[in-house]
Amino acid sequence: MSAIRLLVLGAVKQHGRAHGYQVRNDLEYWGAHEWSSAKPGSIYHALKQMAKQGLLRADEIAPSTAGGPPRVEYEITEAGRAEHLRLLREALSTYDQQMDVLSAAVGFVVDLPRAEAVELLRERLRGLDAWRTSVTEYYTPEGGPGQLGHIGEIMHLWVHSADAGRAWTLGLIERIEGGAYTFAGEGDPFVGVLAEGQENPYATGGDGETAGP
Amino acid sequence: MSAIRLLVLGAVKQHGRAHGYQVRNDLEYWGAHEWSSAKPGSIYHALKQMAKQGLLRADEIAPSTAGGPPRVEYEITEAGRAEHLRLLREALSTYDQQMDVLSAAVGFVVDLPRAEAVELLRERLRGLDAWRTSVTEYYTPEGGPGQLGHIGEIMHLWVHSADAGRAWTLGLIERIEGGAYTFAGEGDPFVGVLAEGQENPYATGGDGETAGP
DNA sequence: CACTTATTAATCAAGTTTGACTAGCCCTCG
DNA sequence: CGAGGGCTAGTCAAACTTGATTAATAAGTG
Repeated sequence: MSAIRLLVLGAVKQHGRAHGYQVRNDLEYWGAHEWSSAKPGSIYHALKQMAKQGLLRADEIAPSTAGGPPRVEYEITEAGRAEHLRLLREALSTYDQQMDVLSAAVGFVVDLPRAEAVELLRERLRGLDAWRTSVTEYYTPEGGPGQLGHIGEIMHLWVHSADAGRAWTLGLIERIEGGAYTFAGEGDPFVGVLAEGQENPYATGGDGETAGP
Repeated sequence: MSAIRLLVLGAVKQHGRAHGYQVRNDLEYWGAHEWSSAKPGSIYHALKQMAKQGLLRADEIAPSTAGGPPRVEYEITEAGRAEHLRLLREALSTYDQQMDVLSAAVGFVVDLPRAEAVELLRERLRGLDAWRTSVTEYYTPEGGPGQLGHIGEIMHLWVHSADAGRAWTLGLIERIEGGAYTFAGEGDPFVGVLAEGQENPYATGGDGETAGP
Protein backbone atom coordinates (compact mmCIF):
# COMPACT_ATOMS: atom_id res chain seq x y z
CA MET A 1 0.00 0.00 0.00
CA SER A 2 1.30 3.39 -0.92
CA ALA A 3 0.41 6.54 0.94
CA ILE A 4 -0.72 8.50 -2.10
CA ARG A 5 -4.32 7.36 -2.26
CA LEU A 6 -4.86 7.90 1.43
CA LEU A 7 -3.42 11.39 1.17
CA VAL A 8 -5.21 12.47 -1.99
CA LEU A 9 -8.58 11.05 -0.93
CA GLY A 10 -8.17 12.68 2.46
CA ALA A 11 -7.37 16.05 0.94
CA VAL A 12 -10.40 15.99 -1.34
CA LYS A 13 -12.55 14.78 1.54
CA GLN A 14 -11.58 17.67 3.77
CA HIS A 15 -12.56 20.15 1.07
CA GLY A 16 -15.56 18.15 -0.12
CA ARG A 17 -14.61 19.26 -3.60
CA ALA A 18 -11.20 20.20 -4.95
CA HIS A 19 -9.10 20.52 -8.08
CA GLY A 20 -5.70 18.96 -8.60
CA TYR A 21 -3.66 21.99 -7.78
CA GLN A 22 -5.52 22.50 -4.53
CA VAL A 23 -4.76 18.93 -3.47
CA ARG A 24 -1.16 19.41 -4.49
CA ASN A 25 -0.99 22.54 -2.38
CA ASP A 26 -2.51 20.88 0.66
CA LEU A 27 -0.09 18.01 0.49
CA GLU A 28 2.74 20.46 0.20
CA TYR A 29 1.37 22.33 3.20
CA TRP A 30 1.49 19.06 5.13
CA GLY A 31 5.06 18.53 3.96
CA ALA A 32 3.97 15.35 2.21
CA HIS A 33 6.07 15.97 -0.89
CA GLU A 34 9.10 15.58 1.35
CA TRP A 35 8.30 12.23 2.91
CA SER A 36 5.97 10.49 0.48
CA SER A 37 5.54 10.06 -3.25
CA ALA A 38 3.10 12.98 -3.33
CA LYS A 39 4.63 14.63 -6.38
CA PRO A 40 2.47 16.32 -9.04
CA GLY A 41 2.52 13.40 -11.45
CA SER A 42 1.46 10.95 -8.78
CA ILE A 43 -1.28 13.22 -7.49
CA TYR A 44 -2.90 13.87 -10.86
CA HIS A 45 -2.58 10.21 -11.73
CA ALA A 46 -4.22 9.14 -8.47
CA LEU A 47 -7.08 11.61 -9.00
CA LYS A 48 -7.78 10.24 -12.48
CA GLN A 49 -7.49 6.66 -11.34
CA MET A 50 -9.81 7.13 -8.41
CA ALA A 51 -12.31 9.00 -10.57
CA LYS A 52 -12.28 6.03 -12.95
CA GLN A 53 -12.96 3.74 -10.00
CA GLY A 54 -15.89 5.82 -8.77
CA LEU A 55 -14.22 7.09 -5.60
CA LEU A 56 -14.33 10.62 -6.99
CA ARG A 57 -16.62 12.35 -9.45
CA ALA A 58 -14.87 14.54 -12.03
CA ASP A 59 -16.45 17.76 -13.33
CA GLU A 60 -14.86 19.71 -16.16
CA ILE A 61 -14.62 23.35 -15.21
CA ALA A 62 -13.92 26.48 -17.25
CA PRO A 63 -10.57 28.36 -17.20
CA SER A 64 -9.01 28.62 -13.78
CA THR A 65 -9.43 31.70 -11.61
CA ALA A 66 -5.71 32.41 -11.68
CA GLY A 67 -4.20 31.63 -15.05
CA GLY A 68 -3.09 28.32 -16.46
CA PRO A 69 -5.11 25.65 -18.23
CA PRO A 70 -8.69 24.84 -17.19
CA ARG A 71 -9.09 22.87 -14.02
CA VAL A 72 -10.89 19.64 -13.37
CA GLU A 73 -12.77 19.66 -10.08
CA TYR A 74 -13.23 16.45 -8.15
CA GLU A 75 -15.94 15.72 -5.65
CA ILE A 76 -15.72 12.83 -3.22
CA THR A 77 -18.40 10.12 -3.51
CA GLU A 78 -19.84 7.89 -0.83
CA ALA A 79 -17.63 5.09 -2.09
CA GLY A 80 -14.69 7.46 -1.77
CA ARG A 81 -15.46 8.25 1.86
CA ALA A 82 -15.77 4.57 2.64
CA GLU A 83 -12.50 3.80 0.87
CA HIS A 84 -10.72 6.54 2.78
CA LEU A 85 -11.81 5.06 6.09
CA ARG A 86 -10.86 1.59 4.90
CA LEU A 87 -7.37 2.71 3.91
CA LEU A 88 -7.02 4.63 7.16
CA ARG A 89 -7.99 1.63 9.27
CA GLU A 90 -5.63 -0.60 7.37
CA ALA A 91 -2.73 1.83 7.65
CA LEU A 92 -3.17 2.24 11.40
CA SER A 93 -3.62 -1.39 12.24
CA THR A 94 -1.03 -3.18 10.15
CA TYR A 95 2.69 -3.16 10.59
CA ASP A 96 3.89 -1.99 7.25
CA GLN A 97 7.45 -0.82 7.94
CA GLN A 98 6.79 2.15 5.66
CA MET A 99 6.70 5.38 7.57
CA ASP A 100 5.01 7.39 4.85
CA VAL A 101 1.82 5.35 5.07
CA LEU A 102 1.77 5.54 8.83
CA SER A 103 2.46 9.27 8.78
CA ALA A 104 -0.42 9.87 6.43
CA ALA A 105 -2.70 7.76 8.60
CA VAL A 106 -1.76 9.67 11.73
CA GLY A 107 -2.74 12.84 9.90
CA PHE A 108 -6.27 11.51 9.51
CA VAL A 109 -6.60 9.53 12.72
CA VAL A 110 -9.08 11.97 14.22
CA ASP A 111 -11.55 11.09 11.45
CA LEU A 112 -12.28 7.95 13.47
CA PRO A 113 -14.03 7.62 16.82
CA ARG A 114 -11.54 7.69 19.70
CA ALA A 115 -12.25 4.14 20.83
CA GLU A 116 -11.76 2.73 17.36
CA ALA A 117 -8.46 4.53 16.91
CA VAL A 118 -7.18 2.95 20.09
CA GLU A 119 -8.41 -0.49 19.06
CA LEU A 120 -6.66 -0.21 15.68
CA LEU A 121 -3.42 0.82 17.34
CA ARG A 122 -3.64 -2.15 19.66
CA GLU A 123 -4.07 -4.32 16.59
CA ARG A 124 -0.90 -2.72 15.27
CA LEU A 125 0.91 -3.71 18.45
CA ARG A 126 -0.16 -7.31 18.02
CA GLY A 127 1.16 -7.27 14.45
CA LEU A 128 4.46 -5.79 15.58
CA ASP A 129 4.89 -8.43 18.24
CA ALA A 130 4.13 -11.21 15.82
CA TRP A 131 6.63 -9.81 13.35
CA ARG A 132 9.32 -9.46 15.97
CA THR A 133 8.82 -13.08 16.99
CA SER A 134 8.93 -14.37 13.44
CA VAL A 135 12.10 -12.40 12.69
CA THR A 136 13.96 -13.79 15.67
CA GLU A 137 12.83 -17.31 14.80
CA TYR A 138 13.68 -17.01 11.11
CA TYR A 139 17.14 -15.72 11.82
CA THR A 140 18.10 -18.24 14.44
CA PRO A 141 19.80 -21.14 12.64
CA GLU A 142 20.51 -24.47 14.35
CA GLY A 143 24.16 -23.65 14.91
CA GLY A 144 23.32 -20.59 17.01
CA PRO A 145 23.29 -16.94 15.95
CA GLY A 146 27.07 -16.90 15.42
CA GLN A 147 26.47 -18.94 12.27
CA LEU A 148 25.01 -15.89 10.58
CA GLY A 149 28.01 -13.62 10.64
CA HIS A 150 27.23 -10.03 9.78
CA ILE A 151 23.87 -11.08 8.33
CA GLY A 152 22.60 -11.24 11.88
CA GLU A 153 22.90 -7.45 11.93
CA ILE A 154 19.92 -7.26 9.59
CA MET A 155 17.81 -9.04 12.16
CA HIS A 156 19.20 -6.74 14.78
CA LEU A 157 18.08 -3.75 12.74
CA TRP A 158 14.57 -5.10 12.36
CA VAL A 159 14.14 -6.05 15.98
CA HIS A 160 15.38 -2.62 16.96
CA SER A 161 12.94 -0.99 14.61
CA ALA A 162 10.06 -3.16 15.80
CA ASP A 163 10.82 -2.20 19.39
CA ALA A 164 10.91 1.48 18.48
CA GLY A 165 7.61 1.17 16.65
CA ARG A 166 6.13 -0.54 19.67
CA ALA A 167 7.22 2.21 22.02
CA TRP A 168 5.86 4.95 19.80
CA THR A 169 2.53 3.18 19.36
CA LEU A 170 2.17 2.66 23.10
CA GLY A 171 2.88 6.35 23.68
CA LEU A 172 0.26 7.40 21.17
CA ILE A 173 -2.34 5.07 22.68
CA GLU A 174 -1.62 6.54 26.08
CA ARG A 175 -2.04 10.11 24.87
CA ILE A 176 -5.27 9.30 23.05
CA GLU A 177 -6.71 7.50 26.05
CA GLY A 178 -5.58 10.42 28.20
CA GLY A 179 -8.02 12.62 26.28
CA ALA A 180 -5.73 14.32 23.80
CA TYR A 181 -7.06 15.73 20.52
CA THR A 182 -10.59 15.95 19.19
CA PHE A 183 -11.94 12.83 17.50
CA ALA A 184 -14.94 12.11 15.32
CA GLY A 185 -18.20 13.07 17.01
CA GLU A 186 -16.50 15.13 19.70
CA GLY A 187 -17.07 18.65 18.38
CA ASP A 188 -15.29 20.91 15.91
CA PRO A 189 -12.64 18.87 14.15
CA PHE A 190 -9.12 20.11 13.56
CA VAL A 191 -8.82 20.81 9.83
CA GLY A 192 -5.43 21.30 8.25
CA VAL A 193 -6.16 22.54 4.75
CA LEU A 194 -5.46 25.82 3.04
CA ALA A 195 -8.46 28.00 2.27
CA GLU A 196 -8.91 29.09 -1.34
CA GLY A 197 -6.40 31.85 -1.94
CA GLN A 198 -4.50 31.41 1.32
CA GLU A 199 -0.76 31.38 0.77
CA ASN A 200 1.24 28.34 1.68
CA PRO A 201 3.98 29.19 4.16
CA TYR A 202 5.77 25.87 3.54
CA ALA A 203 5.77 25.91 -0.26
CA THR A 204 8.23 23.78 -2.24
CA GLY A 205 11.06 26.17 -2.92
CA GLY A 206 11.03 27.79 0.52
CA ASP A 207 14.20 28.23 2.58
CA GLY A 208 12.83 25.93 5.27
CA GLU A 209 14.27 22.82 3.65
CA THR A 210 13.24 19.76 5.51
CA ALA A 211 13.49 16.03 5.11
CA GLY A 212 16.55 13.98 4.24
CA PRO A 213 17.42 12.42 0.86
CA MET B 1 17.03 4.63 -4.49
CA SER B 2 15.48 1.22 -4.42
CA ALA B 3 17.17 -1.81 -2.97
CA ILE B 4 16.76 -3.99 -6.03
CA ARG B 5 19.88 -2.98 -7.94
CA LEU B 6 22.07 -3.29 -4.89
CA LEU B 7 20.66 -6.75 -4.18
CA VAL B 8 20.81 -8.10 -7.72
CA LEU B 9 24.27 -6.72 -8.45
CA GLY B 10 25.48 -8.09 -5.15
CA ALA B 11 24.08 -11.53 -5.87
CA VAL B 12 25.70 -11.72 -9.29
CA LYS B 13 28.94 -10.40 -7.84
CA GLN B 14 29.13 -13.10 -5.17
CA HIS B 15 28.75 -15.79 -7.82
CA GLY B 16 30.84 -13.97 -10.42
CA ARG B 17 28.39 -15.29 -12.97
CA ALA B 18 24.74 -16.19 -12.53
CA HIS B 19 21.43 -16.65 -14.30
CA GLY B 20 18.17 -15.01 -13.28
CA TYR B 21 16.75 -17.94 -11.43
CA GLN B 22 19.90 -18.28 -9.37
CA VAL B 23 19.71 -14.65 -8.34
CA ARG B 24 16.06 -15.05 -7.54
CA ASN B 25 16.90 -18.04 -5.36
CA ASP B 26 19.66 -16.24 -3.50
CA LEU B 27 17.42 -13.31 -2.74
CA GLU B 28 14.78 -15.70 -1.51
CA TYR B 29 17.41 -17.40 0.63
CA TRP B 30 18.18 -14.00 2.16
CA GLY B 31 14.47 -13.44 2.75
CA ALA B 32 14.61 -10.41 0.46
CA HIS B 33 11.32 -11.16 -1.26
CA GLU B 34 9.68 -10.50 2.09
CA TRP B 35 11.11 -7.06 2.82
CA SER B 36 12.06 -5.59 -0.55
CA SER B 37 10.73 -5.42 -4.09
CA ALA B 38 12.84 -8.43 -5.06
CA LYS B 39 10.06 -10.22 -6.90
CA PRO B 40 10.69 -12.14 -10.15
CA GLY B 41 9.53 -9.35 -12.44
CA SER B 42 11.74 -6.80 -10.74
CA ILE B 43 14.74 -9.10 -10.71
CA TYR B 44 14.59 -10.00 -14.40
CA HIS B 45 13.92 -6.39 -15.27
CA ALA B 46 16.88 -5.20 -13.22
CA LEU B 47 19.16 -7.77 -14.86
CA LYS B 48 18.15 -6.65 -18.34
CA GLN B 49 18.42 -2.99 -17.46
CA MET B 50 21.85 -3.35 -15.93
CA ALA B 51 23.03 -5.44 -18.86
CA LYS B 52 21.93 -2.63 -21.17
CA GLN B 53 23.90 -0.18 -19.03
CA GLY B 54 27.06 -2.25 -19.17
CA LEU B 55 27.08 -3.26 -15.50
CA LEU B 56 26.53 -6.87 -16.51
CA ARG B 57 27.43 -8.87 -19.60
CA ALA B 58 24.67 -11.19 -20.90
CA ASP B 59 25.48 -14.55 -22.50
CA GLU B 60 22.79 -16.69 -24.13
CA ILE B 61 23.07 -20.24 -22.89
CA ALA B 62 21.52 -23.49 -24.12
CA PRO B 63 18.63 -25.26 -22.33
CA SER B 64 18.91 -25.29 -18.58
CA THR B 65 20.36 -28.20 -16.66
CA ALA B 66 17.08 -28.91 -14.95
CA GLY B 67 14.14 -28.34 -17.23
CA GLY B 68 12.51 -25.11 -18.19
CA PRO B 69 13.37 -22.57 -20.88
CA PRO B 70 16.98 -21.71 -21.76
CA ARG B 71 18.76 -19.49 -19.29
CA VAL B 72 20.55 -16.25 -19.83
CA GLU B 73 23.75 -16.05 -17.81
CA TYR B 74 25.03 -12.72 -16.57
CA GLU B 75 28.59 -11.92 -15.68
CA ILE B 76 29.51 -8.86 -13.67
CA THR B 77 31.74 -6.28 -15.37
CA GLU B 78 34.27 -3.91 -13.85
CA ALA B 79 31.71 -1.13 -14.15
CA GLY B 80 29.26 -3.38 -12.32
CA ARG B 81 31.64 -3.95 -9.42
CA ALA B 82 32.26 -0.24 -9.16
CA GLU B 83 28.55 0.52 -9.26
CA HIS B 84 27.87 -2.03 -6.53
CA LEU B 85 30.37 -0.36 -4.23
CA ARG B 86 28.95 3.05 -5.08
CA LEU B 87 25.41 1.96 -4.25
CA LEU B 88 26.62 0.28 -1.08
CA ARG B 89 28.42 3.39 0.11
CA GLU B 90 25.44 5.55 -0.64
CA ALA B 91 23.02 3.23 1.14
CA LEU B 92 25.15 3.06 4.27
CA SER B 93 25.90 6.73 4.54
CA THR B 94 22.62 8.43 3.78
CA TYR B 95 19.54 8.54 5.93
CA ASP B 96 16.89 7.19 3.66
CA GLN B 97 14.08 6.14 6.02
CA GLN B 98 13.70 3.02 3.86
CA MET B 99 14.68 -0.08 5.74
CA ASP B 100 14.91 -2.28 2.67
CA VAL B 101 17.85 -0.33 1.25
CA LEU B 102 19.63 -0.28 4.57
CA SER B 103 19.01 -3.99 5.11
CA ALA B 104 20.47 -4.82 1.73
CA ALA B 105 23.49 -2.63 2.44
CA VAL B 106 24.12 -4.31 5.78
CA GLY B 107 24.17 -7.60 3.94
CA PHE B 108 27.10 -6.41 1.85
CA VAL B 109 28.88 -4.20 4.38
CA VAL B 110 31.80 -6.60 4.73
CA ASP B 111 32.68 -5.97 1.07
CA LEU B 112 34.24 -2.73 2.28
CA PRO B 113 37.35 -2.20 4.39
CA ARG B 114 36.50 -2.00 8.10
CA ALA B 115 37.58 1.61 8.51
CA GLU B 116 35.52 2.78 5.58
CA ALA B 117 32.41 1.02 6.84
CA VAL B 118 32.75 2.85 10.14
CA GLU B 119 33.30 6.18 8.41
CA LEU B 120 30.18 5.73 6.26
CA LEU B 121 28.11 4.87 9.30
CA ARG B 122 29.34 7.98 11.04
CA GLU B 123 28.27 9.94 7.98
CA ARG B 124 24.87 8.32 8.41
CA LEU B 125 24.74 9.56 11.99
CA ARG B 126 25.41 13.11 10.87
CA GLY B 127 22.57 12.86 8.34
CA LEU B 128 20.21 11.51 10.99
CA ASP B 129 21.03 14.33 13.36
CA ALA B 130 20.51 16.95 10.68
CA TRP B 131 17.18 15.43 9.77
CA ARG B 132 16.02 15.29 13.38
CA THR B 133 16.88 18.96 13.79
CA SER B 134 15.09 20.03 10.64
CA VAL B 135 11.97 18.05 11.61
CA THR B 136 11.69 19.68 15.01
CA GLU B 137 12.23 23.11 13.47
CA TYR B 138 9.75 22.59 10.64
CA TYR B 139 7.04 21.40 12.98
CA THR B 140 7.35 24.14 15.54
CA PRO B 141 4.92 26.90 14.54
CA GLU B 142 5.02 30.36 16.11
CA GLY B 143 2.08 29.65 18.38
CA GLY B 144 3.88 26.73 20.05
CA PRO B 145 3.50 23.02 19.37
CA GLY B 146 -0.09 23.00 20.70
CA GLN B 147 -1.08 24.77 17.49
CA LEU B 148 -0.53 21.58 15.54
CA GLY B 149 -3.11 19.37 17.16
CA HIS B 150 -2.75 15.71 16.32
CA ILE B 151 -0.48 16.60 13.38
CA GLY B 152 2.31 16.99 15.92
CA GLU B 153 2.14 13.22 16.36
CA ILE B 154 3.69 12.84 12.92
CA MET B 155 6.72 14.76 14.06
CA HIS B 156 6.75 12.66 17.20
CA LEU B 157 6.87 9.52 15.07
CA TRP B 158 9.76 10.79 13.00
CA VAL B 159 11.82 11.98 15.90
CA HIS B 160 11.24 8.64 17.59
CA SER B 161 12.35 6.80 14.48
CA ALA B 162 15.41 9.01 14.02
CA ASP B 163 16.43 8.31 17.61
CA ALA B 164 15.97 4.57 17.10
CA GLY B 165 18.04 4.71 13.91
CA ARG B 166 20.73 6.59 15.76
CA ALA B 167 20.91 4.02 18.53
CA TRP B 168 21.10 1.11 16.12
CA THR B 169 23.82 2.78 14.04
CA LEU B 170 25.88 3.53 17.14
CA GLY B 171 25.58 -0.07 18.24
CA LEU B 172 26.73 -1.34 14.88
CA ILE B 173 29.71 1.01 14.81
CA GLU B 174 30.69 -0.21 18.26
CA ARG B 175 30.54 -3.85 17.25
CA ILE B 176 32.53 -3.24 14.08
CA GLU B 177 35.18 -1.28 15.92
CA GLY B 178 35.23 -4.02 18.55
CA GLY B 179 36.52 -6.40 15.88
CA ALA B 180 33.35 -8.21 14.91
CA TYR B 181 33.00 -9.89 11.49
CA THR B 182 35.52 -10.27 8.68
CA PHE B 183 35.88 -7.30 6.36
CA ALA B 184 37.51 -6.80 2.97
CA GLY B 185 41.18 -7.70 3.00
CA GLU B 186 40.94 -9.56 6.32
CA GLY B 187 40.88 -13.16 5.13
CA ASP B 188 38.19 -15.55 3.96
CA PRO B 189 35.00 -13.59 3.48
CA PHE B 190 31.62 -14.79 4.70
CA VAL B 191 29.60 -15.75 1.61
CA GLY B 192 25.87 -16.25 1.86
CA VAL B 193 24.85 -17.74 -1.45
CA LEU B 194 23.47 -21.10 -2.40
CA ALA B 195 25.78 -23.42 -4.30
CA GLU B 196 24.51 -24.80 -7.59
CA GLY B 197 22.01 -27.52 -6.72
CA GLN B 198 21.85 -26.76 -3.01
CA GLU B 199 18.29 -26.71 -1.76
CA ASN B 200 16.88 -23.55 -0.30
CA PRO B 201 15.56 -24.12 3.22
CA TYR B 202 13.70 -20.80 3.21
CA ALA B 203 11.95 -21.08 -0.15
CA THR B 204 8.84 -19.04 -0.89
CA GLY B 205 6.07 -21.43 0.00
CA GLY B 206 7.75 -22.78 3.14
CA ASP B 207 5.93 -23.01 6.49
CA GLY B 208 8.44 -20.62 8.03
CA GLU B 209 6.44 -17.55 7.05
CA THR B 210 8.18 -14.40 8.03
CA ALA B 211 7.68 -10.71 7.55
CA GLY B 212 4.51 -8.71 7.99
CA PRO B 213 2.08 -7.55 5.28
C1' DC C 1 2.14 48.59 -26.23
C1' DA C 2 5.38 44.68 -27.36
C1' DC C 3 8.40 41.58 -24.93
C1' DT C 4 10.27 38.89 -21.39
C1' DT C 5 9.60 36.36 -17.06
C1' DA C 6 6.77 33.84 -13.46
C1' DT C 7 3.16 31.14 -11.93
C1' DT C 8 -0.42 27.83 -12.36
C1' DA C 9 -2.17 23.55 -13.83
C1' DA C 10 -1.55 20.12 -15.83
C1' DT C 11 0.42 16.22 -19.39
C1' DC C 12 3.89 12.92 -21.09
C1' DA C 13 7.48 9.56 -21.70
C1' DA C 14 10.47 6.65 -19.44
C1' DG C 15 11.36 3.69 -15.97
C1' DT C 16 9.66 0.43 -12.04
C1' DT C 17 6.86 -2.77 -9.72
C1' DT C 18 3.27 -6.12 -9.43
C1' DG C 19 0.82 -10.26 -9.97
C1' DA C 20 -0.66 -13.39 -13.04
C1' DC C 21 0.56 -16.33 -16.63
C1' DT C 22 3.33 -19.62 -19.96
C1' DA C 23 5.91 -23.45 -21.21
C1' DG C 24 9.24 -27.20 -20.74
C1' DC C 25 10.60 -31.06 -18.23
C1' DC C 26 10.42 -34.60 -14.39
C1' DC C 27 8.16 -37.76 -11.35
C1' DT C 28 4.58 -40.33 -9.40
C1' DC C 29 0.23 -42.68 -8.82
C1' DG C 30 -3.26 -45.44 -10.38
C1' DC D 1 1.48 -45.98 -19.78
C1' DG D 2 -0.31 -41.47 -19.41
C1' DA D 3 -2.62 -37.66 -16.65
C1' DG D 4 -1.70 -34.66 -13.46
C1' DG D 5 1.06 -32.14 -10.21
C1' DG D 6 5.09 -29.69 -9.25
C1' DC D 7 9.35 -27.47 -10.20
C1' DT D 8 12.21 -24.46 -13.27
C1' DA D 9 12.90 -20.25 -15.78
C1' DG D 10 11.07 -16.72 -17.42
C1' DT D 11 7.48 -13.35 -19.92
C1' DC D 12 3.81 -9.97 -20.06
C1' DA D 13 0.31 -6.45 -19.36
C1' DA D 14 -1.28 -3.23 -16.25
C1' DA D 15 -0.55 -0.08 -12.85
C1' DC D 16 2.32 3.25 -10.57
C1' DT D 17 6.05 6.76 -9.95
C1' DT D 18 9.21 10.16 -11.53
C1' DG D 19 11.16 14.12 -13.63
C1' DA D 20 10.82 16.86 -17.45
C1' DT D 21 8.03 19.47 -20.39
C1' DT D 22 4.03 22.06 -22.15
C1' DA D 23 0.37 25.40 -22.32
C1' DA D 24 -2.17 29.24 -20.72
C1' DT D 25 -2.31 33.30 -18.50
C1' DA D 26 -0.64 37.13 -15.44
C1' DA D 27 2.67 40.53 -14.26
C1' DG D 28 6.52 43.43 -14.80
C1' DT D 29 9.71 46.38 -17.99
C1' DG D 30 11.47 49.70 -21.16
